Amino acid sequence: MAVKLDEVDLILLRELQEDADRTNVDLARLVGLSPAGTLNRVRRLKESGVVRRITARLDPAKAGFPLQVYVSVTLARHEPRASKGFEDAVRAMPQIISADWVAGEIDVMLLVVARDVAELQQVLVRLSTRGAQRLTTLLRLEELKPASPLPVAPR
Amino acid sequence: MAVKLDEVDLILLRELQEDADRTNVDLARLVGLSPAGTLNRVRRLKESGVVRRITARLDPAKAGFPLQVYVSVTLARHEPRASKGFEDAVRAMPQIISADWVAGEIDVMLLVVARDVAELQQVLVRLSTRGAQRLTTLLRLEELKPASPLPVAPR
DNA sequence: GATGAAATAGCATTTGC
DNA sequence: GCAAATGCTATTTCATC
Repeated sequence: MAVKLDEVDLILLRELQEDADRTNVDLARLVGLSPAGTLNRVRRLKESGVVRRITARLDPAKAGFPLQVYVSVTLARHEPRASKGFEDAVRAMPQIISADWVAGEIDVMLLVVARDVAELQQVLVRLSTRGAQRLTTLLRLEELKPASPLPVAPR
Repeated sequence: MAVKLDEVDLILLRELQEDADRTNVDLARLVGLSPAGTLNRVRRLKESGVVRRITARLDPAKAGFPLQVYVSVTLARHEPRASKGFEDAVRAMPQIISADWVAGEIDVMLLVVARDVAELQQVLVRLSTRGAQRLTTLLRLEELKPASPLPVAPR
């Protein structure tokens, strides 16, 4: 599953995770390769899927979503059909920013954003009616450590 | 807190969250503005802090981190001094990809990556010795819904 | 098999409107 | 916000180690 990465790849990954808003020439200087070589490396990293995408990360509050909550979900039933219905509901709700199946005390962990309490409640209600048996809501108060790059450096 | 955003800003934010790996000219065509105008808009979005940064998002497993876990933490003590020590420990551990103070059943929600079980355990032990009273670990099994853009479109 | 250097086309960015 | 202009950059090609 893991892709083979040499030293230069690791530096590129580190830098691109930190700040992808740079010219290829800057990157080239950074890693000590020619622009052409750097371009090839980066293309390969994208094609191999190690780099999934380049995206803008927003400040949720400034973008109009002052409420951010972790929602942990226990499903009422675990048959594939029930799960499928729940999955569809999750994917259809734009306020759900990410969702993962997990192993542990609960079944699914969600990250939900909302413009106000009413919108949040709407999401929670819909989850309840689409297969969630128990919902636990954790209101995000403050960032302790911001979204950080994967520590791809050699150990 | 929220920044004033008009229709064009919202389109730009939507597109940049989806794929920031495009030329300014492409973006301009997309929103129907001149390249210069588009550049100004994007610059303003970055300066205002709505756009925090442009980053590469990696596939954790392909980047060498097959283990990803949510770790919920209850602190042993809640005095500022104890919290500070815990915060420092969290910020110092590169395997902790993000961390948020939350309100609810627990105090802090972490996202942790590791190359193997030993590395994960090392993180958990360190958290325990730095103020965590109770740790609950949720192993991420499978992505139900991938990291998605904030739904900034007008309602 | 990947890198570097050179060349071209296209882009980012500025200025004046 | 637009249009035009300039200086750089992305990207290709080809030679090279």
